Amino acid sequence: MSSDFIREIVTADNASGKHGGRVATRFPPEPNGYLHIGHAKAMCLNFGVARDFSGTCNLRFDDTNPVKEDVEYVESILEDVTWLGFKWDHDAPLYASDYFEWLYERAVELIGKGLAYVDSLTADEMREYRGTLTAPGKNSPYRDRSVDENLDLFRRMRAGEFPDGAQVLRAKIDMASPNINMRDPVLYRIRHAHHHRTGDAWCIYPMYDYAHPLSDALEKITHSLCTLEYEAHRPLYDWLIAHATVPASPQQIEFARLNLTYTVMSKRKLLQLVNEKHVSGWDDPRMPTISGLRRRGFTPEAIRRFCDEIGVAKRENVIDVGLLEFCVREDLNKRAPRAMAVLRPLKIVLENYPEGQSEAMEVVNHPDDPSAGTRKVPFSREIYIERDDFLEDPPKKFFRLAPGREVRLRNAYLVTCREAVKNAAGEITELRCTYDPATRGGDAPDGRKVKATLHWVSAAHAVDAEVRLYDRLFSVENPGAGDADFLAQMNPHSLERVAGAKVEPSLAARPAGDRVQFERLGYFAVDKDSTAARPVFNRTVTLKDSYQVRG
RNA sequence: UGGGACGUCGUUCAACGGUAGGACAGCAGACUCUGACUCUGCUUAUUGGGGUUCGAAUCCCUGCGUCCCAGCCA
Repeated sequence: MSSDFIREIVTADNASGKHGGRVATRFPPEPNGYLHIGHAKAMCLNFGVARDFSGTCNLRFDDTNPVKEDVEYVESILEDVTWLGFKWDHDAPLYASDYFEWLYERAVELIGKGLAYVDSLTADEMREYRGTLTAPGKNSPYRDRSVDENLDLFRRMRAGEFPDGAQVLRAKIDMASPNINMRDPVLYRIRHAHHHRTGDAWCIYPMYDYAHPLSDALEKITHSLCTLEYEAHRPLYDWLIAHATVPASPQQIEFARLNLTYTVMSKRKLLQLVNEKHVSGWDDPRMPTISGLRRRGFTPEAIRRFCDEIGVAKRENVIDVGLLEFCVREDLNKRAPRAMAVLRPLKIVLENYPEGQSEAMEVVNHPDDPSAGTRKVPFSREIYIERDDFLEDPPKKFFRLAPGREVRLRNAYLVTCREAVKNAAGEITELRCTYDPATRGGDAPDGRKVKATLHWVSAAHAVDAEVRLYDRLFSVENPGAGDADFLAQMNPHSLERVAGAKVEPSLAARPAGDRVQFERLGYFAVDKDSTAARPVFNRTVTLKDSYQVRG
């Protein structure tokens, strides 16, 4: 079992009997956007801790801000959590909005205890009264309203007697606190807005700082794991747990969120990319969203493995996106069947191969997994190879095809290049080659070695396909750093559509989401835009390539 | 300049007073019908300065650096 400082705390708490040996966590997304790889880290932690300690983990939507939330997001989150392989406790997911009535009663309780009051300051005035980081705030003139008056005002807030922003409910703590979050934080605000679950039942909505600790307590969460930016909110979290009547005392523990090189992770920026159409949607394969990674061809296992590798700590971190790529490669190498596809075709004519003849080569589907079986791949007189695999005037370390040179066509024959045919513009249009009939299957009976093995597709049998090559969405390591405009730092080459790819027949009519390795090129996944007549493949990730001379 | 947190190979996680270790990346080699995979080897780190101790990444003091907080967002 992987360990980290949080699991150490849980272990210690279990040893001391702090929560009666019980472990309960929760994953609390706000349905205001799609989940991304950073959420995957949080899920692996929360569901993982629950699993490791035989505890429970709730999925709870933190749906306390109706103006930003939507059922579309709820549905996508449910799908992503499930796809990643996590199962929440309770049959149905939980919603903070289901607790609105109870939360309201807790607010009434706090008012009754003289610990909360209705403030009539405007937002601007409140900001002034709050003071600054270095100067204390001052009390609102409404701070000392009587309990009865506060109760009446709060009831009328709920009843809809005031417009948005006219009143707020505030905790009465300390306007001089060095922690700004403790300077009478807002607990409830008025929003005459339609909520995606409660409809128009409410026009006051609890703030995160109020709803979160109380919801945790209601669900008897033992360890409330959240990211570092909530550290300064913990005193308020504890204050609410201490002063409201709640059935449990959860403990908030903060860890560092995930950052990835060459990507943005903030929901605000991801939303902007989608809204302004810089990407095709939340599930654009270049997005760090779970749905984007899924469409790109990532597996849940690869993502979970990645989360294991990066660990959990309190120090701010920026993970090399190369580690994510390593994790998919490693997983896909084991499970993806192999096939041949030519992205940029260059025709070869085998002069000594009989015209009109073809044969079916028996090819293994996975070199390391015999159970994957074999398939027949058609071979004929005219075939396509990759344009990159031929050079008329090859440099020193170029092992592939060149005039007069012999290479192997994978699983087929050894062929020798006799001539490069050019058009009037001097461009190579096709290669004239000969094959050695004695090398069927790719083995030379005389034991001679060739340095290169090329992938190929029979021209007559090839299926036309579109292949989408993805690269990092941003061209700088830390987009938006400093005063930089992250949009200006987008990589103009993050998507390259290859329209004229030729793929072997077995690659036609594969279901969307199917993953395959195109030999020597990389891992690809069938896109949802794919049709039987015209398959579309997304490149998940390239194969590692130690040939560096290409430039 | 108030408060809170964090500083260990290029990146990241570990070492919990007793040999600074792993992963990724990088480099070199072996193998190979994928320049993939696999295998072998190598390079590189404790934020500075004091102190405590037989012994400090770890404890104490003091600098320095980075991040978070002044939403009726989460």
